[in-house]
Amino acid sequence: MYTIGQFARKTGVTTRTLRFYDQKGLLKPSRLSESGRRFYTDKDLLTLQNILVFKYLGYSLDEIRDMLRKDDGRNWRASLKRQHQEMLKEKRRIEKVLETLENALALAEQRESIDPDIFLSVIHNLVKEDEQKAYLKSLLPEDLVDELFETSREDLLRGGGRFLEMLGKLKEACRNRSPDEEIIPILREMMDLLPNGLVERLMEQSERLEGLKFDEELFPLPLTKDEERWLEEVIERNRGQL
Amino acid sequence: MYTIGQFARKTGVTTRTLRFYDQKGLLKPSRLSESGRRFYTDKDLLTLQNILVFKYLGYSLDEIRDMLRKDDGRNWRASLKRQHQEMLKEKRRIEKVLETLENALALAEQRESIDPDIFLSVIHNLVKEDEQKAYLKSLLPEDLVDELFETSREDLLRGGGRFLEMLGKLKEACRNRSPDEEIIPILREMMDLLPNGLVERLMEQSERLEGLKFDEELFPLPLTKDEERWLEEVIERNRGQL
DNA sequence: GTCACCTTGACGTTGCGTGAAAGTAC
DNA sequence: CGTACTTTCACGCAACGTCAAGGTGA
Repeated sequence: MYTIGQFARKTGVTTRTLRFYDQKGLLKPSRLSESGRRFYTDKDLLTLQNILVFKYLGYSLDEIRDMLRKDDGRNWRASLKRQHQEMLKEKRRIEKVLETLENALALAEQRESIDPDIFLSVIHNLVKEDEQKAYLKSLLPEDLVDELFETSREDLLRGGGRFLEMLGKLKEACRNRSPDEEIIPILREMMDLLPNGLVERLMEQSERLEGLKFDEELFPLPLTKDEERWLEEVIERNRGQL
Repeated sequence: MYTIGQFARKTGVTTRTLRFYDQKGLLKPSRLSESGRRFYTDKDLLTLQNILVFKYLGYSLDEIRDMLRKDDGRNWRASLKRQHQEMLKEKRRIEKVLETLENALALAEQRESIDPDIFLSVIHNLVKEDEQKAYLKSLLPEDLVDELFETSREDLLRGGGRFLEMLGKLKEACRNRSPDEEIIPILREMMDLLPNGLVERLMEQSERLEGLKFDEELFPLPLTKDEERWLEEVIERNRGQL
């Protein structure tokens, strides 16, 4: 027979939690004094440990109440399987986040200071990578898409994000509406950073490229709509030189 | 220029969320009409996407507000590293839970129906396994402890939990205060399940075993204190036959 | 009577969902 | 003038933490 305080110290949970479990119907104390004080027994200790085990496994208190009540252990198998699936999904989600964080860190390590807009745009692209790939592969040859992404990943991890740097300059230039002769070298350098043949292979697919819609949700660029239109005109004017 | 509804449809978040972000100071709409209506621009779209990226990476809204405000991207490295550590911890936690769930499932698959108390006791032991190992190794030879745990794991995964079954019978017998001649065969079978030599090696350590305290928090048995004491007496009385 | 412990009640947390009641724009 | 959209309350969720004000027991 323990008072709520003794029981709490014994089990490592707080008295608040015990009262909360009482109120929720998860763990009613074995005895109540006539003045309303709660008294717990060793039986309650087992029940509490069961609750804590299920909590550890990721169940909600409502689910735990149901499992301890009507299910006497025979129907747990299905529930455990569901829970296992849930945790697997959660694990995969976390692994994706970790991968993204690692790419972002690799980028941040290599450059002293980086334009936040560019940086976030990159992370966004990392997050949406799978979707982007799927979309692009619906229009372009699969190996070309893979090569594109691999190149960009390479630039991030080992190229110090040179491509990004140029993107930053391009953004600056667009914001200032710089003259064509400043824009063109930047564009040239960006194209030079792409491996030999990739640009050509992209050009071969030019009519398919027309069909591409660069949805800004899927492909967020750090340029505003206006800047984008302006840049397109610049490219159009200087198509021969690129 | 978008109304809140248009902006919500465009970005996939709800109007409630946008108002909430406004209130929290995360994303103030670029313009407010004199009647108080919110109007968002493409600049807000970028901000919102940044918010969503940070949310994806596991940051709280308060953290995001701070990062977007005072940090202009230069001090993100440290924060990203912390976040990476956090997510790694979370991943490891989930992996432990998954491991536990898989063991529990392996057990549940092999047996038709299982005593919930025993079952939960097993899971509890799986959860506390690392702590138990550390404690036991402070008193017993390391390889002996490892072998013990491996044996128990083996019994769970491939032995169909025979050891557990006997534990269930033992519990029944203890509850009924069965005569010694019913208890002894159960104990014998349990010892037979342990691989050759293990029992002997345990016995060699008998004086150290005396020092062991089977804290019920660390080693939850499905027996009550009374039953435990009673069982100890039975064992004492029949020490010769075991 | 003191003092430690107990009781209930109620609000705070996080990130919104889900109304309700009332105002506004096309 | 309708009606689709907007506004500001304001309560609800999970799982408790954290007071506050008062009751109980050795």
